[in-house]
Amino acid sequence: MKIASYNVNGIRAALKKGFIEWLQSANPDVICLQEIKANKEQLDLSVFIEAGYTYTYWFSAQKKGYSGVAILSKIEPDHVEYGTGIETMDFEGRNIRADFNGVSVMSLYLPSASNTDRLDFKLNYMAEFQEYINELKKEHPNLIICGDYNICHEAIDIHNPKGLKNVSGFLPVEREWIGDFIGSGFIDSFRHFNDQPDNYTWWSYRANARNNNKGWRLDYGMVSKPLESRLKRSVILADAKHSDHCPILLEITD
DNA sequence: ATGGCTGGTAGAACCAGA
Repeated sequence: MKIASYNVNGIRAALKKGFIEWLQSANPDVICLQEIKANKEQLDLSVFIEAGYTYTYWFSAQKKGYSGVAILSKIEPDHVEYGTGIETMDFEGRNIRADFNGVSVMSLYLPSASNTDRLDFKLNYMAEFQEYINELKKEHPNLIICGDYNICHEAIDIHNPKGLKNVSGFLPVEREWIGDFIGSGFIDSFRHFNDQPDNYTWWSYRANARNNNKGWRLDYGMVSKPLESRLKRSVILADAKHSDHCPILLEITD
């Protein structure tokens, strides 16, 4: 089973840049999307269906044109869960889950705090999310949480660790949280296979950052420990350029 | 370099993103 994740920074903008053609060439069974910036009524679902993604699930923010996550799949899930059921976490469309034959795949968009007055909101969301996952794992031990965590874990995950140590996304408190999250029973699947620097998933649109690879690794395929023996590969697809993020892809044995 | 670039909604001397 191939699972991709992509913060598309607006699915309608990504579609205009050839998202469907890329999706068909990457050919994941399931793809988790973040920052779709649209609701279902604003989309022509036939383009996804014609590309083979018959099953599409959209969880949008209440605020039009903002945030939102989705899951597109070639396989029909046994169940889809929209949000967490906790209103303070769900009103911005940040979490959707689909269960496939004993494997649960979640698309997650953790809040940004690039506007620093959102830092408390982000930290609260992170704390609530950890608690939610601690409970969810009891019912769904085979759990893959893909998405934009908006945090770089270690110095290797960001182009300028010294200069950015006080910037949200690389704050000590954020780095500690993601370390604790992994410690609670997950594998950072990319790092499971790759210990090399200069591997990023987000670049500022400004200052030619992407061409200079001045990036941040914000997107993760977190795989729960019980799935470790089934984890085959996990890569960053930095050639796909429909967004300020690039996609990630992981594969587990069926 | 408190700028810089982009998507989306509104119709902005805006808002949000990291």
